[in-house]
This record gives sequence, structure tokens and C-alpha cells, in this order.
Amino acid sequence: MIEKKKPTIYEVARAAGVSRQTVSRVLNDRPDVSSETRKRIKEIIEELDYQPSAIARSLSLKKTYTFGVVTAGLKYIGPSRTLSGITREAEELGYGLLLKELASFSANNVSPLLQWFKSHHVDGIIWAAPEIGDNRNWFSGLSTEINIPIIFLTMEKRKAISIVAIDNYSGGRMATEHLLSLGRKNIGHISGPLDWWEARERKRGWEDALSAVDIQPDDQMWFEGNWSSKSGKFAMSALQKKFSEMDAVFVGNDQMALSVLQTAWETGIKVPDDLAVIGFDGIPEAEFYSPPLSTIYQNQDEIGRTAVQELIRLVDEGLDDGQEIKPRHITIQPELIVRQSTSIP
Amino acid sequence: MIEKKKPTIYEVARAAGVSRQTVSRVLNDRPDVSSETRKRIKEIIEELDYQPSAIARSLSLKKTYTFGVVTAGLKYIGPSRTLSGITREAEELGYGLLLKELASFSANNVSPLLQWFKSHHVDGIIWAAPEIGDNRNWFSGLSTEINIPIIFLTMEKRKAISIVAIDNYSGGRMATEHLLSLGRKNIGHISGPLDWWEARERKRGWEDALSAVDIQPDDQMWFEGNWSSKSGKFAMSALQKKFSEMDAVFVGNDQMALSVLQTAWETGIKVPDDLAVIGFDGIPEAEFYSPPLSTIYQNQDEIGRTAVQELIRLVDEGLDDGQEIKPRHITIQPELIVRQSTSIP
DNA sequence: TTGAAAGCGCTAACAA
DNA sequence: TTGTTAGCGCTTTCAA
Repeated sequence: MIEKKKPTIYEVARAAGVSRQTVSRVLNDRPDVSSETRKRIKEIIEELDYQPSAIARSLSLKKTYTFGVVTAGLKYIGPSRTLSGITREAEELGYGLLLKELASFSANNVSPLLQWFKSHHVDGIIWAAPEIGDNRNWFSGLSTEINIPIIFLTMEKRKAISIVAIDNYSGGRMATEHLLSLGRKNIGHISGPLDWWEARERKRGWEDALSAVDIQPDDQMWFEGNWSSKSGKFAMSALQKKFSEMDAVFVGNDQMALSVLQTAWETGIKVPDDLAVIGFDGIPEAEFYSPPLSTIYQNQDEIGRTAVQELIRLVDEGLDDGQEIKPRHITIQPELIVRQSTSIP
Repeated sequence: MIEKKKPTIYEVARAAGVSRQTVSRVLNDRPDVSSETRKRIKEIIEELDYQPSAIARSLSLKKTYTFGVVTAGLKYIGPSRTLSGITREAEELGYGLLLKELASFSANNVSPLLQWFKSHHVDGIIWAAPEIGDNRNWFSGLSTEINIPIIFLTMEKRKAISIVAIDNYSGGRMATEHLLSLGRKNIGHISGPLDWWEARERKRGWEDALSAVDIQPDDQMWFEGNWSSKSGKFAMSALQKKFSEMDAVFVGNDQMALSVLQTAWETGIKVPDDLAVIGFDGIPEAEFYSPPLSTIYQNQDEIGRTAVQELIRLVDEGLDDGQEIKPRHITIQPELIVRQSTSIP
């Protein structure tokens, strides 16, 4: 292999018969270069196929134009939709992305991860892994100590922390109120794993919607799943046993709703006549379930994009070292999508 | 905000009363440091919460321990499963990942992307975007010129290029042969978009399996989709019209198969009695379709992991500058999963 | 408008 | 075993 060595700024300078700073000025579009010299240098750059080294520049600039992204459960649908929003927006706004995936959802010792990002001088961090159990304890101390702007996705509000989140609570309420509007009285719920904040919020929405019309949500009316279709299957049959009057069910996500429909199909339960079903997430496939599934759509792509924008704001504010950076909580509303699983034609 | 400046190697050295070099030796676990000094330095490092700068180190080492990853269509299921494999393996093997998502699947001008990776001195590149149309033309010239090891996922074999791919052709054959083994004679196909190499391969598998038993696959027996459930819906009804004898269908992916099942459900076609259906991909949800879907499982996670391993091999080989790096083609076999949609209980 | 000098934080090569 | 010197490729003073 021919060792075609990369030219450096020095080679360019020499070829153009100028100093390195002059080349540097051209690279950074500074005004103080005569247009002749500028032109000549540009030609040489072209000719040599010169690429400035981002690494060297970062070292001297102390800015990398790179964000660290922490994700988890990429093999599931949700997280990667968010990631997609992040990559798109970062690209448009001129930032690169260093990606790390948590080994498990509830990975607890994030300190090495943060250190890694720190040693790579990322300008900011996007924490796109879900909030589970106490896997957020760390930041109480660390996040200020780490001294890098950081934005969290979809977590419970805490002051001093910037957050972009879907309003899961109101999504849960919307779903349940929609079922109520159908005239159903016995509305069950299959929740996600309750150590997830999102799952708790959706469930709380269900509870409050029922309480609001004087129905007492009690323990025989719901069952806990783990987001997977498999768990939905199990939850559904458990629920059928302990809550046999159930005539509608709000399922914590679309994947679990899929297997609820399968169970109905296998056991001859008519949807929506005998049982109205609504999911959560709004994955594209839900429209093609049998029957088409009503659901609460959450725009994960927008979450990702907003997170990038907010982070850039944080970074830029941090630069005018004058004032404190003020954290923001941004909430995005989900939308109800009505399909055949909750509407009698 | 208190400007807690990051300590550098110099601060550590001074605090320990040694030279920077000695600290560097400790950092890199070199043997030539007395155990006393080593211990003292380690304590200081701890005390100061010193983190070596990966950037500075990269600059001097000319190695970043970072790979560039190019993906596309992250919001779909497949690509992110592969990405997950990549992140996991890279983490375990001590590499960081710079992620870029192509704006569109068939994005054609990849040159800026490659330049960007180059300027960031990535040690290698994983091209995890699908091969579509002529979106691979570029590398014929560039890939050697770019002078960075690069490995491609799921693309047609070409010499001088390292590739890790699922055997889509044989997957297509397996699916079709399975339908034949059921005694079906009129086997249709809903393909993916035929500018995708993967879609063509699967279709070719279907054709060859039919030809092998003297059935002539002709144009009325298949229809082209675009991977989405929506397109599957359309393709199915088109196929029903032009191929009314169809008693089995091999669908190019599980998403499209989902809507094929929906159509059957809506129109009273019994699956598998009237129509046997098999998909491709093996997404976890397929088991919970109505009825459970037979499919060809491709282990995308393994693709990702293998790619990382291979790339590291390429990088390491490139280091012993002596010999040419020999590209490898690694093929992973998919597996048949039989469920109710092709088996009469 | 241009250049010289110094430095970003680290490591390799050599000397002591 | 340790320190000195030089340099990775770039940018920022400051002078000319």
C-alpha cells in the first residue's frame, strides 16, 4: 500500500510560499488575507487534497463540535427512532456524535462513561437512556462536577437539570378518556415495567382518568408487563382471569398491544365489540395490525431533534461565562390516533 | 459556575515532583517506573481527579481508537439492531464510535462524509448502510485513496473489499423451499424495492427454488414493495388480482408480511389453509402476529459484532506495514423459523 | 496583510 | 529508573 501521507498545514504553507498562519486564516475564512494569496492558497489546498485535522484543531481550540450520546436498548424500536432524530439534527447543525450504548437499561455505574466523554472533550452530552429505578442517582452529585452541559431525555422533572420529554401522563389520560368516551366502564391497563418512569406516568394517567369519572382503579384491573410482546401475551391472559368484566384495555405500548390482539383473535374475542384496545407509541406497523390499532403517538424523532437544539443552546450559553445556565424542561404532547380497534364502524 | 480547570499531565507531574514523562509512563503502564514513584503518582492522579486527554493523546499517537460508523434508516428496525451489535462489540474491544446517518438510503455523494471521518482520524470505517442502486459507485476509486480500512455490511461481493453479509439468496431459497415442502404449488413473492441488493437476492432465491422444481416464476407471480407495511398491503391486493391461484407467499420482510396477514384477516382468507405466509428478518414481534408468522431469521446483531472484529483485524494488519491487507468476505447464514402461518396444526 | 513565537496535552526517542 | 528535547497539526497572541 502506498503510504500517501496526509499533507499538513505546513505543506500547504510551503507550497504557497507563505506561513502556516496565513493558511490557517484562509481555512477559517478570516478577512485579513489578500484575495490573491487567498486564491492561491485555496488552489494549493485543492491540489494537495488537503484536509485540516479536526483533532489538532480541537486540541488548540478546546472545542470539538462533538456531542456524546448515551442510548440503551437500541435493538428496540423506540430508542433508535430518537437516535435518528438526534443524528439528523446534529448533522444539520454541524456537530459530530460519539455514541455509547448502555450494556443494560438499568446500568448503574455510569461514571466510566462520563469520564470517557470527558477525556474526549465532548462539548455536551445527550442522555437518551430511559430512567429506571434509581439509575439516575448518580447525577445528583456528578452532573455539576463533570462540568459538561448535559441534557436528559424522557425523565422525571428535577430542577437544575435540562430535560426534553414526552408527556406520558397526559398520553395515558388521553387513551383512557378515549375509551371512556366509547361508553366503556371496565377499562383495564397493561403497564410497562413500573421501575420505568414512563410506565408509571402512563399508568397514573389511566388511574386519574378513571377517578375523574368516579371509577376506582383497583389492583384487579391492571397487570404489569415489560414492554415486550411476549409479556403482553402473558399479561393479557392474567388480566382476563382477574378482571373478566373488562370491556376495554389501555396497553402501555404498541408491541404489547400486538399480542393482546393476538390473544383476542385466538380466543374469539371481538375487537372492538367485546374489547376495545388502545396502545401507546404510534409505531408505523400499528396501522397494519388486525384490526388496525388505535394508539397514542409520540414523536420520538422530534424529541431527538429538540434535544440537540437545546444542548447547543446550553453550550453556547455556557460560553458567555457571565451567567448561570438556566435549565429548561421541555414537554412534548403526544397525539391520539383512532383506528378500528376502538371504533365500531 | 466555578471554573474547575481540568488538571493536565503537567499538574500531576509537578505535584508529584517528577517529569511529565514519568507520569505518562504510569498512565500507560510502562514497566520502567519504580513502584514507589508509581504509587505516589497514582495517588496524586486520584486526588486531582486527573483524566488524560484522549484528544492530545490521539494527536501524538496518530491513533484514535475510534471507528466511524455510517448507517441509514435508523428509524426502521433492521439498521438499529445491527448498530446495537456494533456498539456492544466496539465497547468491549475498547473502541469509540463516531456515528453518521445518511440523510436518505440512496444518498449518493458520500465524499464529504469520508472526508469528515478522515479529518477526525478514525482508525477505520464501518459502512452499515444498505447497497442501493449505484450508491456504491464511489468506492471503486475512493476507498483505496481514502487510505482508511473500511468494512461493508450486507453488500454484493466485490474483490478488494471486506464485507460481512447475511446470505439473502439462500434465505430466499429456504423460505420458498419450505413453502414447497408444504405441497404448495402457486407460490407468490412480495419483494423489497429491487434497487436494494438484498431485495434482489431474496427474490433470486425464490426464483431459483421454483425453477429447481420446474415451476416457472413469471411476472404475474410477484410484486414489488418498499419494505413498509403500507406497501405490503398494496402489493398483496395487487397480487391477489393478478395471481388468484396463489396458495402461498414469500414476503420480503416481516413488516410487509404483517399487512399481508391483515389483508387475509379482512377478506376472510384463512392462513395457512388458504394461503401460507412466510416473512424475512425474524423480528421479535413476528411471533405475536395473528397468526404467528413463520420467517427467516437474520442475526443482525452478529453482523454488527463480526464487522467490528473484522475491522480491528484490518486495522492491526495494516499496522505491520509489510504486507497487503487481504480483504475477506464473511457470510452469515439465516435460519428458518416455522410458526403457525405455514403449518397446519 | 503577513509572519514569528508560544502553546493546546500528550508521547517517542534519546540521554543521563 | 528518570528527565530532556522534540514534535503531533493547528490557533492565538503579538510584532512587523
